[in-house]
Amino acid sequence: MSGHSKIPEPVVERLCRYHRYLSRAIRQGIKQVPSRALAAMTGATPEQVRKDLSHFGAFGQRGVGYDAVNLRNQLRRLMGLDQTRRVIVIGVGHVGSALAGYPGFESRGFQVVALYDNNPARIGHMVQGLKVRDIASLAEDCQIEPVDIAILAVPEGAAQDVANIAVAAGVRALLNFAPTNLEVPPEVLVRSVDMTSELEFLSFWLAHKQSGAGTQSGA
Amino acid sequence: MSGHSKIPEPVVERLCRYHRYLSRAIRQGIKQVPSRALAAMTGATPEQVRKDLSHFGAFGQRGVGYDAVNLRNQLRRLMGLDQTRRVIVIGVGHVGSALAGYPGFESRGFQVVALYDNNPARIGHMVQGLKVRDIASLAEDCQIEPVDIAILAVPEGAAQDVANIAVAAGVRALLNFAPTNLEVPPEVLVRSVDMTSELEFLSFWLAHKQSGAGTQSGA
DNA sequence: CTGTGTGAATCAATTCACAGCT
DNA sequence: AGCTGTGAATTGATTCACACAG
Repeated sequence: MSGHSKIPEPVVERLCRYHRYLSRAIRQGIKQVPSRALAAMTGATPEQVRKDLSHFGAFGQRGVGYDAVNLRNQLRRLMGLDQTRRVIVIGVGHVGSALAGYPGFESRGFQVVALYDNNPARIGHMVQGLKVRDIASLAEDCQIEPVDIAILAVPEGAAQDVANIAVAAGVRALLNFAPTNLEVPPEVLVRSVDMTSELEFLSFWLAHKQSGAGTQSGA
Repeated sequence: MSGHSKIPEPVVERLCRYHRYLSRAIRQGIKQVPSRALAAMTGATPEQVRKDLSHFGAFGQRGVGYDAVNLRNQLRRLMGLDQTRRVIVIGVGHVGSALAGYPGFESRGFQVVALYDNNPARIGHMVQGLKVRDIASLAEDCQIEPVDIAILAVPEGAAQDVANIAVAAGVRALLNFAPTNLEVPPEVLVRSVDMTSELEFLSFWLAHKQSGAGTQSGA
């Protein structure tokens, strides 16, 4: 019931998936969704779906299931997806450029509002319709219009420095694509996407032929 | 000691990080590494480091710590990083192109040997020094030289079809960048990197100001 | 005295089982 | 009948505590 604190991390990760697959089901015209269907679509179990949702309230109708549109709206509100997030990308190499133009962002309320780099050869150029700005101007830019999330797509060695700059500028959520363990103050949240570690995980599994159900998660 | 099966997933994820930070320490000339140092570098606890390693054997010297080079070599062997992995990238849009040229791959034994797409406008073009091939030729290409890992960088709606093609061609490990839950036979392992879910996770946290230690993992 | 290796205890998450509503 | 919501039981992972080695 309607508690809001201390939600376990795996639960939040699954909520993201419920929300996405609900949206898809709604587009397909589905009106009622039982936990079994939601579970099958997201790789969870029906009990998990129900318990996850029960952290926030009782959204279903016994004997029937969940109203797809209503549940989607509840999830959208719960996850803060009803408000647009101002996102910046720091580091405009291959990965950063690709992220800046990633179509799944804008369509889900994550608005890429600025790109930053420290390389003079890149500053001032247009990438994905945005002008690359000097990382040195981040702090003052944020004073004018604050940034919700910074995506770090910089080389391994620069990641900690860049994180410090972003945190000093007031950004409280970072998505880090460098294979670096960032040190940040406790009021800042970091999520990391480490492509190399993912390949290494697969390598371990290939080396051990560990048959185990495939792990699928958001980063 | 020296068991090889049923290693918990979080352990493998941490092993990747131990290996990486050991390599870095070795480059800096460090010879002996206590579990405390390894833990501080990777965001784990010293007990975790020791227990994780104890799944595979006793590599340390009591009262001293671990020999950096020896432990790195042991980890490299355990994770199968001593053998080169043949990797392909399917989907050569912005994300796929960036991944094909990601410098962290080649340098760690992940050799990108081919790129595939289904878009005739892209097939035959050079991307990151490789010619883009027709996805339809994947199966026969794999018969000549098998592929260890396929990276899927295709749109959401195509991901399952492409996964099926890769699996049919004999690929047993997939790294999926589409926000889709792939259905694969049990002998195939899927890891997913979902950038949208990561942003949504951050959005949840911003909406709830859930103070909780930052989560950093290889997506 | 420092630091590893490891069983025991704690903490967290998943799964079970079932009461209650439609 | 079918399905949700939820305490209870179970499984799994982390942390503790300490014997042992240099």
